[in-house]
Amino acid sequence: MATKRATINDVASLAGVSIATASKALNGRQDVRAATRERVLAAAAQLSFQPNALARGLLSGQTRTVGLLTSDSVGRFGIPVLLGAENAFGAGEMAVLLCDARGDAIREQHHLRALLSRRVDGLIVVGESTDPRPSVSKDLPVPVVYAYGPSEDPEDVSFVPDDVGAAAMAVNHLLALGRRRIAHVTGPTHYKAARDREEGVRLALEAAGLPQAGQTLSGPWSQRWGRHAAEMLLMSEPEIDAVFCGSDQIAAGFVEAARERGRRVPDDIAVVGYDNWEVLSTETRPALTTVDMNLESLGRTAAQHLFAAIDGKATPGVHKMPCQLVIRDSTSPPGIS
Amino acid sequence: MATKRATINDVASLAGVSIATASKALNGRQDVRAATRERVLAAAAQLSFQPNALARGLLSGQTRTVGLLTSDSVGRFGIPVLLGAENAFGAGEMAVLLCDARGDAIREQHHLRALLSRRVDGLIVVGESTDPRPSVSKDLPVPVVYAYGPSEDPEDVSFVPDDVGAAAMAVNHLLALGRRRIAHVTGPTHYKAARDREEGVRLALEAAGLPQAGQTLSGPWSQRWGRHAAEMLLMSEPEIDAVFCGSDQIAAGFVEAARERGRRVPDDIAVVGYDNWEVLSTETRPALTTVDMNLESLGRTAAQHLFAAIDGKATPGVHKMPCQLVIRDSTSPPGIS
DNA sequence: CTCCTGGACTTAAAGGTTTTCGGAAACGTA
DNA sequence: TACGTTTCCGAAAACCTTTAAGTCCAGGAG
Repeated sequence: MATKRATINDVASLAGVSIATASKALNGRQDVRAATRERVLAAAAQLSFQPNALARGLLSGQTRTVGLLTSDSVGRFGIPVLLGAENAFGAGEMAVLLCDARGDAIREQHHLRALLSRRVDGLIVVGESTDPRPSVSKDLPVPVVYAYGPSEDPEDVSFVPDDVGAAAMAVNHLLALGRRRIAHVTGPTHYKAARDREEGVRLALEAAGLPQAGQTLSGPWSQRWGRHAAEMLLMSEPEIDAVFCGSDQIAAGFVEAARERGRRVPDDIAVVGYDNWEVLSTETRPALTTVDMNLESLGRTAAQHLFAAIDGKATPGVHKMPCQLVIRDSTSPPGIS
Repeated sequence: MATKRATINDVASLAGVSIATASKALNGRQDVRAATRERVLAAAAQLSFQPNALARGLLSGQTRTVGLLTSDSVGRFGIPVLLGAENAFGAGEMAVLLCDARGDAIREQHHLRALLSRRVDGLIVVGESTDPRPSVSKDLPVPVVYAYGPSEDPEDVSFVPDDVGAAAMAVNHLLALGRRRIAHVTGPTHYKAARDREEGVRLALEAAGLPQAGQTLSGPWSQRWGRHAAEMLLMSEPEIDAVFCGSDQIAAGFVEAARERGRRVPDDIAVVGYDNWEVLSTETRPALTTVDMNLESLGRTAAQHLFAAIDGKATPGVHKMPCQLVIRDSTSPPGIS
């Protein structure tokens, strides 16, 4: 804890110039003699002067601060987006004001007001699922970008992972390995993510002219459900040779149960997970081939588009960001692993 | 995107009073007639007036904002602390400015300057491990509280989990179950966390007058190492009846390998993990008894003490926060599970 | 000598809010 | 009427910085 903070006034006095000159010297403007500039900079350094961002913002109307409003307290999906955004901002001179509404609309409104009162230049809203959520952008004096969970309003700017495309990519990968009896185990159907991934599976199999092995099985996103689904599936569709799972947790459970029932992964059954949650995907045996939603990149992109929107170049619509298949041992061709 | 923001001037004009009166009415001060106050509030509501926090902060010298400086990009430990802090702040009217230095001292300095320039009222520094880290507090005009990773300077305020006590608690739990041949598998010894937990094990066993089963085994914090350690340990110390693991990942690996070698958990070997990382601890079979460091509570406490420090009531020193043993099936008494 | 140019610097205003102090009106009392 | 008190409201300063406009001076051209 040091003494009172120095203002530009102190710097100017110490350097023996007016505050206007001091300001110009500090901001690298031209009409200051080199010697004077030196004196000012030396004075500023000596007082360890930091310009007051409040005063600056008050004058310019720009705070170089954005609000990040998340509903996802547990943070599985919000955190990577947050980090991506923070990185995109941190590279410049932006700062992130973080608010967690914990899924409560009232609290969200409250945080929204607080952020506006702090005169943020823009807002990123991170959803807790890919289901569309009510827009907050109506009559807001700053631009808003939605990440992970899109806005219901198509005029807003949203960035979401391309779940349909990713699921199709996963199935195509299995098809390319020669698998023909592909099953699908996923999360609760009230999640748009689950429905989208099912749609992707359907499209890929249709394009290949193949039927799906059994019905899509829906349950919780958990490992426990993965085990349970494996038992059901190996009973009802014993001839399956591949499974696409809606999460790495489900996939990990599936692999475990399959192995206990004497099915080898990947030789007998190839398994693809979703999320690339590394604690699971790299530590299961075999390590999981899985879909990485590139959430950090999605967050970064959202931040960049927020910049653009702040500059008046908004890009309305729901933008689907490509996912990536991370290939590991659970889909190695037979005989390799 | 709406029109220009209303200022208190607009509110005053619309209500037909001066800005001074408007300010008093809005802030609930006494010397305003009830009817006048009504008019002002109605005008503010009509214009959806939000007081400009910049102007207010400029005047009062308080921004009601704190900086949260983390080095832990991956966020395993930082995130819960962050959430706890955010919750403690969010309850009031504080906001959190988030900065991630990604372990880079230069970047940290940069962020520090940016935060000070924004006139934060205080700072929370979240370490990436429990190893003491260089202080940033020297000659800072705002109070700083360290969470998870303490400052090297004992004059600073730090909150860390009580690893020694937690490890002793875990071992005592095993002793209470009647286990007498207790082994310890942990992470790399260059982590203070690993050394502290070893110390806790030693203290608890000494107090019970028992030797440790084998040497403490050090390796990565990973599941793979847990499996490897299990194989080594079951070979060299086949008579062990309990293991305390330095992480849930290690414990999960240990359980898996032990089961494959025909040892039943918990009947033959009781296992205790560390971190209570739920995706692992509740999904392994059996579910893991594990130490929960209460990081969210730690973050909340740090935030509360930051408030106190802002009010001039700092509490210097390294404060060890109690951990909690979450008891699950991996330490059930024989015959129960 | 005057006028003009350009460089180096200063003055003052602006941004939005809070707060202190003074003023005015209303009312009661001598 | 004169005066004191209370109640309500307004003027202005303060917070810190940036910037437009203005001042001053030296030096060159006419």
